[in-house]
Amino acid sequence: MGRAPCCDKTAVKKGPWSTEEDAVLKSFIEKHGTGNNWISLPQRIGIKRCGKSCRLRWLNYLRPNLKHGGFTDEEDYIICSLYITIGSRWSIIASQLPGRTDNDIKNYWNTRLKKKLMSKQGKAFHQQLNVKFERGTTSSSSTQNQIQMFHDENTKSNQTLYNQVVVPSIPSFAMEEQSMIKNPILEPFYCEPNNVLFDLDHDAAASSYHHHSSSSLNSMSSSSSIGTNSSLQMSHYTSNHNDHGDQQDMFFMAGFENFQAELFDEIANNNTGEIEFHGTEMPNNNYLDHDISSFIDYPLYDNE
DNA sequence: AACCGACTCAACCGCCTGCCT
DNA sequence: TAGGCAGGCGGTTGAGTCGGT
Repeated sequence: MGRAPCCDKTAVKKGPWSTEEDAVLKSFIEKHGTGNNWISLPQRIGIKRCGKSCRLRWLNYLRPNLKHGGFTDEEDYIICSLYITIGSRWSIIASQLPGRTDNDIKNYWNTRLKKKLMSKQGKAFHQQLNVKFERGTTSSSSTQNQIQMFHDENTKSNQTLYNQVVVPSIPSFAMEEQSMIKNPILEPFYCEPNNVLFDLDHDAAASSYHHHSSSSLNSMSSSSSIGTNSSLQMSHYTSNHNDHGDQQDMFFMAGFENFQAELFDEIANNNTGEIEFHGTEMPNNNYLDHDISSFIDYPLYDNE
């Protein structure tokens, strides 16, 4: 038995809003406010719409000072950083971008930004961002050394794709969220085409404790194309817990979201230290370019 | 010109949360 | 404390548009 609907679905209009409806809603709210009751609002102003629909129309389209389209590099950076930090919590992300709605950001992420980051062009994009934003401002010197070593290794081996590393640079406004979910900082200290090893650490400002264990991710791509809808890929995850020696296998749809969730789980369960990725199963030659990079191709630092 | 697939984004759906009684 | 309700939210849908053939 489902939940009772918020309104009589048969008696309300659906679909795109007309300019007349917009005008009525906008004019009323500007004069009287919402009265803290969206459900009764349509009746009060005489339009056949669901209260929730009115709320959405106001918040996403009619309210003042909204910006549509034309996201700047700074906004891109904030969205990316926060997405990496807190995941798809669009309302929180939107709260950091004045004039943007959660819906706009969600659409922008799903249709453009995600692809931008996952494409080869994302590399240039990363570089652009790093010109604008100070590199690795919260990185420790040891991290920088690791990054340098990492860079040197990859320069030698000509694996330029893997020159992209994750830098622990997260906007300060996300600190509360970070501490709540114990956001990890990823410090890659070893990388080769089919093996990326991260050091997990907490944000130093939030916590200083470490955990000790390791796990491995064996990712098996079910798709060979990145840049369409293939951010979701069937992957095989194997977790080897050093402390107990037990092993866990599971399959999941892996995009970065899953990767992130797994990391958080690792930390929440006191399993930190190292996380290792192995590209051990390669259905085709595109595998490495795509699947591994889909994990490490996120923020936002390029040593070149 | 017609067709078709990809893309965009406004809008909807349904679940979750928190407030009120 | 429990139940009902409205608000808030993220995921998803589908109509409209665009670009390629």
